[in-house]
Amino acid sequence: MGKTVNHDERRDIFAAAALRVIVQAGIAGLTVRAVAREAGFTTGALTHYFHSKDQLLIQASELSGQLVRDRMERAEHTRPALEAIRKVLALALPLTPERRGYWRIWAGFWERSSYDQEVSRVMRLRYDEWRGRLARLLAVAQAEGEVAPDVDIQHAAQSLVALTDGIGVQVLLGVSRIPPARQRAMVD
Amino acid sequence: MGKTVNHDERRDIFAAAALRVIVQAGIAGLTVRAVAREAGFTTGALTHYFHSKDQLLIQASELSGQLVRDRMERAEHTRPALEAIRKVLALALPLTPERRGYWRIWAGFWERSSYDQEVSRVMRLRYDEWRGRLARLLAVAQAEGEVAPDVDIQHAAQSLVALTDGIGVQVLLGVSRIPPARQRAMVD
DNA sequence: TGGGAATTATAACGTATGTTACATAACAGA
DNA sequence: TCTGTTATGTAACATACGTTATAATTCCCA
Repeated sequence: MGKTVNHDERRDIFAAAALRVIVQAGIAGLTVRAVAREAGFTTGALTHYFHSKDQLLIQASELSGQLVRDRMERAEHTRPALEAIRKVLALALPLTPERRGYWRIWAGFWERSSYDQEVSRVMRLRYDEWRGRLARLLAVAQAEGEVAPDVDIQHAAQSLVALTDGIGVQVLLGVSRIPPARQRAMVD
Repeated sequence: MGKTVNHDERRDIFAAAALRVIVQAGIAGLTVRAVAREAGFTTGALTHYFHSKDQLLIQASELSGQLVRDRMERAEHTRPALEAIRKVLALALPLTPERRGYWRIWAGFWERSSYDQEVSRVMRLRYDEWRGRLARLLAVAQAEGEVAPDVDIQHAAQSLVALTDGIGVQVLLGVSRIPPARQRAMVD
C-alpha cells in the first residue's frame, strides 16, 4: 500500500473549488486548470479523481444541492409550519452575497442542463426534492389551519418554486430589490 | 463604389443565425465559425460586420428582444385589458417548441449577464420594458375594474415577471407541464 | 467595358482547452 | 530501511477558439 487518501473527501474539495470558480468566472470560466489551481493542486491530481470535466461538473452540482439541503432540513422542523415555510424560502432566496453566488451557479446549471443530459437529470432530481419539501410543509400548514383548505398543495408548491426562481433571476440581473422576500407571502 | 450591401440587414442575418446556434448548442456552442456556417457565410464575412464576438452576442440579444416585442405590441391593444394581459403572458410562456427555444436563449443570456457588463445592461433594459408593459396593462385593467383597486401595480407586475421566468425555468428543466399557463391567472 | 472599392473566402497566428503520458514524491507495510 | 503502490506534478498532444492578415471575388460607376 502506498500513500492513502480519502477519495470522496478529495472529490468534494475539487467540487467545492469548482463552485467557487463558477461564482467568480461563470460556467465559461470553469476549466480543469482553474479548478485545480483554486483547490491548491495541479491538473494531475484532479484527473486522478475525475476522469472527465463532465464528471467534475456533476459532482459540483450535487455538492451545491447538498449544501442548501443541510440547512433546510434544520429549518424544516420549526413550527408552526407556515413559519418553517418562510424560513426555508428565505434560505433559497438570494438575500446575501453568498446566496447570490449560489444563484449564479444554478443559472449556469440551468443553461447547461438544456444540452447536457446528465446535468439535466441531476437538476430534475434536485427540483423534485425542493418541490416535495415545500409540498410537505404546505400540507402540514394546511392541517394546522394556517393555509386555506381549498388550496391545491401541489400547485401551490410549484408556484412557490417558480416564484423563487423568478426572483433569483431578477436579482441575478440586478433589477430587483430585497423586499420581494415579502412578496411571496402574498401567494399563500 | 464597389459591391453594395445593407449592413444592418447583414448584421441581422448573422444575429438570427447566432440565436439558432444557441438554441441548438447553447452559449458554450456559440462560436464565430458556427454562426458563420449557420448563416451560410465564412468567418471572413462575419468579421466584416462584427469586430468581436461580444458585439455579435449583444446584437443577438437585442434581436431576440425585438422579435417578441413586435408580437406583444400587437396583442397589447386588445380589450378588455385583462384579456390583453393573458395574451401577452401567453406570448412570453414556453408553450410551443419555438418559444421553448427562446427560453434556452434567455437562460444563456442570464448566465452571461453575471459576468459580461454589456450583456447585463441590455438584459436590464429588456426587463424594464417587459415589466413596464405589464404595469401599463395592469393599470388599465384596474381602471376598468377588472383588477382589485388595492393591488399595487408595480409589485404585481414584478411578481408576474418573476412567475413567468420561474415557469420558464421549470419547463427548461423539463419538470413542469403546460397547465401552469393557467396558474398565473391566480396571481391577480 | 474597365478600374477600383466593397464584399467574401482562405489561411495563418497565438492562445487556451481537455486529455493523456510519464516522471517525481510521499508514505504504508514488511 | 527498503520496496512498491498510491498520490501528485510536469509536460506534451491534438484540437478548437477568437482574431488578424491577405487573397480572391463581386459589382457599382464613370
